[in-house]
Amino acid sequence: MAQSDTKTKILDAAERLFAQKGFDAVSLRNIVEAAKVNLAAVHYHFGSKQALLHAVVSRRLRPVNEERLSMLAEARAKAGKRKLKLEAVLESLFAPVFRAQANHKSGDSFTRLIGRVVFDRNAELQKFMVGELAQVIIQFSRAFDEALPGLDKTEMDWRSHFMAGAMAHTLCNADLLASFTGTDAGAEGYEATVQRLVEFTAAGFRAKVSTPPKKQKSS
Amino acid sequence: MAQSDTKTKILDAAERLFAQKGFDAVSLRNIVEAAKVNLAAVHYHFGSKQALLHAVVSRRLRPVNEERLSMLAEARAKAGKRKLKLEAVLESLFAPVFRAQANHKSGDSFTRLIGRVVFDRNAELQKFMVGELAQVIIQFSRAFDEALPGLDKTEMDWRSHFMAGAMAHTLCNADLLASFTGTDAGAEGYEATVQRLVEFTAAGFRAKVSTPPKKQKSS
DNA sequence: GCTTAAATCAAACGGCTGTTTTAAACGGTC
DNA sequence: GACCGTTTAAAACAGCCGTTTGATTTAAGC
Repeated sequence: MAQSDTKTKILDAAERLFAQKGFDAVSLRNIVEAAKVNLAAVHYHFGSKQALLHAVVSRRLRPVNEERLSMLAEARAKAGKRKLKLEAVLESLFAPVFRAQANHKSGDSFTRLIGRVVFDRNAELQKFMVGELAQVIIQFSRAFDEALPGLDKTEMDWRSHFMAGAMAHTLCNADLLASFTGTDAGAEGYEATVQRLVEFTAAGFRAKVSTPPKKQKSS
Repeated sequence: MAQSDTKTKILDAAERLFAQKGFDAVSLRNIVEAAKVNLAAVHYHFGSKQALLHAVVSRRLRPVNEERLSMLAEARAKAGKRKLKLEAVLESLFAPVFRAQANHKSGDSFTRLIGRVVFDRNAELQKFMVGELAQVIIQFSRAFDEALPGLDKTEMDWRSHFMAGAMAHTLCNADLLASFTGTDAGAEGYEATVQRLVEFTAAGFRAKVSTPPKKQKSS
């Protein structure tokens, strides 16, 4: 059996199962049974269960992040001397991940897994994610600052956090939402999802900032 | 040893550990060690690990939901014949949970756990949560409809979902966010958090709805 | 103080876990 | 076909898991 087959089978099965039940609730035996491979193959190819998780996440997330950065660069080129549009920044952030799901026959496992990652407190995974997301965080932070030049840093941090939650929750439940609202979860439905998310979050970012409450520490 | 002490010790330890690492990654032996009680006590008092999780969640969430409904009723009484204010509805939903955390010496375990619940795909827990949240969902759905009479049902569903994500992510990370942004996570800090969240989500709910994309299924 | 119920305890049950080990099979090259 | 590196396979290791069991202790009521 060719290497790529076994390895890919494991990654596919792990992606599906981790997305469904979470890392800790899925054993290697569950995965190899679903993948129809031998238990020792996991250690041979990936080294450990934790490393398998990283591999599962990064094989999907890296191309997504590359596309995010690429879309952002295009948005910059398009804006030229004018200010970056907030909607373009948000779309650059959201569209690649939702589009990747629509283009994968694995269905919603991918988005669900990526959405779960945002909330996962597995310390090893978070450490790993810092590396994976470093460039995205740097570039998009700049872009948000440019698109929203008047927004205070503290407000920016909070609102970015709200936005991340809205995005991740949607990633986790794209399948449920689509069926519940009778919208199309397929190739064209992701565009509607992205558009809705952009509208909601853009408005949130632009919301009027009320006066800060008392006793705020200096940052 | 008095019953309430052992039971409470288990609940406190479980709450902290489940919040930190998640249900599946925490064993009963971890919990009883942290609680300094005997392993069999879990089954004596709660019946199973799953039932313990339900108990942990509901002991905090029930009072929160009661307060939510109470605050909402007050907002209705205050509005009288006028339309319910969206901000009041949102605040009724968010403030009780953030306030409960501020009032508990358990610190952020409580909010983190409640936030995690929103994203947890543990089927038993989700079934349990349907019962716990039934009244809140009914009453707040009505309230949102009243406060946003022009918003299409599909858009309402999507935006409610984005809002839930933003709230849950904030609950999961209230500790990190507060320290990162240099804001006070204590008794007065929660009000600022709630205010920020209300501003962001209210603006999102009120965002202009663009024309729906093609090929939308009829609901 | 006695009886009964409640609560706690330690050990065990039956099963599962990630990881390791060693041998065999496979595939490519000469 | 022999050799070598890669890959797969089965078994085992050492440990952990949730749950159960039966004995003992504690608390409550009379």
